[in-house]
Amino acid sequence: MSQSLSRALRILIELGEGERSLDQVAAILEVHKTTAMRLLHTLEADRFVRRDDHQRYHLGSRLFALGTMALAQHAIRDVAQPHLARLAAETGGQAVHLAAYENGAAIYLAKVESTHSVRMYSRVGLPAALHATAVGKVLVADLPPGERDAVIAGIDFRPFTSRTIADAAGYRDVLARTREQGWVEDAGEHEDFINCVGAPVRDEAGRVIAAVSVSVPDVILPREGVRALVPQLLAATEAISADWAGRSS
Amino acid sequence: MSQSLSRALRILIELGEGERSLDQVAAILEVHKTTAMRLLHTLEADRFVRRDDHQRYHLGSRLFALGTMALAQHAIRDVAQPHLARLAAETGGQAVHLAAYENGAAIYLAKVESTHSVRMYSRVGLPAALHATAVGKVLVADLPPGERDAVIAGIDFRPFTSRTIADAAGYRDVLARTREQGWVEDAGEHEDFINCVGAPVRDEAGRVIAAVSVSVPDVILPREGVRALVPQLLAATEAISADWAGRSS
DNA sequence: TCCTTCGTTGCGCATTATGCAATGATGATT
DNA sequence: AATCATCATTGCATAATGCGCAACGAAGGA
Repeated sequence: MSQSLSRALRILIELGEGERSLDQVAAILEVHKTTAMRLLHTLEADRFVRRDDHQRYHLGSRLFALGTMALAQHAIRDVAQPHLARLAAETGGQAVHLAAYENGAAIYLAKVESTHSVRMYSRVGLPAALHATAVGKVLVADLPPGERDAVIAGIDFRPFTSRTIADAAGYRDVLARTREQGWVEDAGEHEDFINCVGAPVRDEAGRVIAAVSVSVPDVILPREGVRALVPQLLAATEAISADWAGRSS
Repeated sequence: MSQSLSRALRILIELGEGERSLDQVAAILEVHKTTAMRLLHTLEADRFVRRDDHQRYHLGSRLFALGTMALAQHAIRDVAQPHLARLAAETGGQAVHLAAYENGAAIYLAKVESTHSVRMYSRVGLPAALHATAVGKVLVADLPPGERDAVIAGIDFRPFTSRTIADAAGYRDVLARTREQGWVEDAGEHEDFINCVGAPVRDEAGRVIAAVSVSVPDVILPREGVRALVPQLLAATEAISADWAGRSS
């Protein structure tokens, strides 16, 4: 659509990985140095990128401000935060995530870190795999049928573990079950030995606006134990939905 | 430099203020609807903006991720954080800021909120007034003379309060004194009844790489009381400088 | 059901971004 | 300290790309 703009956005995404020199940027974009430089200068003028003493480019400070403002604009996050913290505490310090559907992807909006020192690869702002996470399934399950088909058609059913759902047919079955029971499991489908349960947050009209999940490593609690957390998970999502409905007061 | 890119960046900055419709965006940029739409679509494709059900545009989730990554790339922030928290605690729960010079501006990199419920207008990522804040003075004071002159020439000596420094000559005097004594005051120059003291953080070569300030409302502590916090402030900045010098280990 | 409002698409024009080649600055190496 | 090498920067000609116009389509309200 807008060539120079998409190139500039690719620069920002690339700089998210780490610092780059002008030549590196030009090589990545496959354009002439001059072109890369003009884009970088424009970005720099508005503090979207920053140049250090050694002519390396970094993400600029404007992105701090926009980042926090973008988070603030997702009002559901503020409503959910206390409930997420409570859910994490009630389930014995497990990792809790909040995610929302945006533009064909499930995006993590908030995260409560596990008190156990097991690290998971997830980060606020990054997308969650739609076919291999509890929040992904919950969010896709409630999409309008037309959009749901489009999204499913676009999924790359790449296996993360031996249990990852491998095709669209199996995925549709799971989505149907998710809608019926109001929650869903992820039994080591994204990371081996990590089981999750997820459930939807709904607005006044009953539409799914976000998803919450609890993730537990096998060594802490076996799969059946994780399933036993579902009542607490549902209590949390229903509380968030209720707070959301009554938020204008 | 790059017209379409600067327009797109203006869109992002504008959306930081709140949601906008397509027509509003076009009006702000003073371009045709079509032009605004193409920019917005490009931004949306990479999740820099998000469209809600009512066709309003918001900042997108990619900015969360970039925002946190941008912060992570300012390594000084991680080094300073524990010292800032300790300084805040030692001074009785005052507001503490960390700022760095970037592209002609002083940018807040971290903030420890005051435990008193006095709110100050500052936010991580936003620029601090160079002539009316302690961190602004500290950072400009140590700039190479050439760049310093250019920056001073660009300052709009707009008064915030009756005590705000009003011209370049007075500002230069204060900068000289700042260099001599190694710290500086802001006596109600930015907000009435709020006094601050600020001091520099230096790298191995002695160059100023950041500034730390403590801000105290008059009702909590009078101006002389704030000046008495300088030893603790200097202890903190020196500790940060030392940690920074030995960080590679 | 009609009307209004707002987003979307196709198209021709020219403004704007691009690549090239030469210049200037910076830093490393001997 | 001097030379070389590397890398950023500038001017300029070309055409590709982004632009505005006008007509179409969709959605929401009266």
